Amino acid sequence: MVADPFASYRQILEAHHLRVTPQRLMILQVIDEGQGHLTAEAIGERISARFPGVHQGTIYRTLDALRVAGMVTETQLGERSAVYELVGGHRHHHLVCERCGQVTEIDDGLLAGLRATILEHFGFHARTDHFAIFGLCAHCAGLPT
Amino acid sequence: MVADPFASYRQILEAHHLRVTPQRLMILQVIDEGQGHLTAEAIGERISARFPGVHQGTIYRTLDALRVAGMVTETQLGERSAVYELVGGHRHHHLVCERCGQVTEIDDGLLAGLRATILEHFGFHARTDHFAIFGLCAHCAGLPT
DNA sequence: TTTTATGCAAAAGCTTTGCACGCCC
DNA sequence: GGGCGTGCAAAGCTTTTGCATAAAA
Repeated sequence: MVADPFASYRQILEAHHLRVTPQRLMILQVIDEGQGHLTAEAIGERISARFPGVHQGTIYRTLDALRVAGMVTETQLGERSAVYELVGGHRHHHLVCERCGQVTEIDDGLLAGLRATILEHFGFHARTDHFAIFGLCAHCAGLPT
Repeated sequence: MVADPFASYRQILEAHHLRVTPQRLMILQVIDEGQGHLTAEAIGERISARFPGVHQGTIYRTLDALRVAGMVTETQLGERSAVYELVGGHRHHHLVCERCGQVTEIDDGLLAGLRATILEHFGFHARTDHFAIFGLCAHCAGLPT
């Protein structure tokens, strides 16, 4: 979550040479609030709720522009649709339960060791911003198959 | 890769109480050959090349049936479309370069530590079958942004 | 004024689904 | 023979794209 609520979005856009529009400010705010858990569609819904008239196509184009500019990251959590997160926010990752869909955040520190290992063995720079790990949550793991 | 090329697929199907059809045998064979790197569409293409007439809808339905039966796993590698892999094959994971798309296999052993940590901290059973890690490969990491 | 973003709508791409026929058991 | 699987086609859903208009710089 960015500290200053609204002026900062403007600054972020300007810093990346993107035009400041009400739609973009709104989208950035919703992404920020979403903490990396919202899909493009969900972002659109939240925006419509408070500022009707923003077209979903605009959401997609804006998300793409923000991603290309390096302002947001895109992570595939489910089968369909990715979630978006502001770069510079609290760095965390997701444990996604494949049975009940529950999403748990885990701290980035837990993955530091793995990243180092992968870099050492393969020269591969694992993305540090947002990671999705699939499996079964504690509750579902105890249920019968 | 399953040792015995064709009879084993039949056995696998029967073991899961699924009917043995030419389409399913073909699909299993292609998944097996694909080593966990093929999408539903790619599987369809490979099958069409050697056995025209198999409908893509059948591919999707079969993949779903195999997945539900626990015979194959589904992993999201890119933004769109998942890849499929025979359960019981060589256990490995993928490093996916977000710039050039290169996919590198890594051995499951490297992830054992992380799995243990996650289980310990969250009681979350990270999927052991197929993991996708995004980032930049050695080559692309050296290129300018 | 010039450039870029938006709204609108159509199209595209992938996946799912209903139905009738045919094959597997 | 009974039930499941397949082909076919249509529908569904998410995402992309072309174009004219509107807004930002």
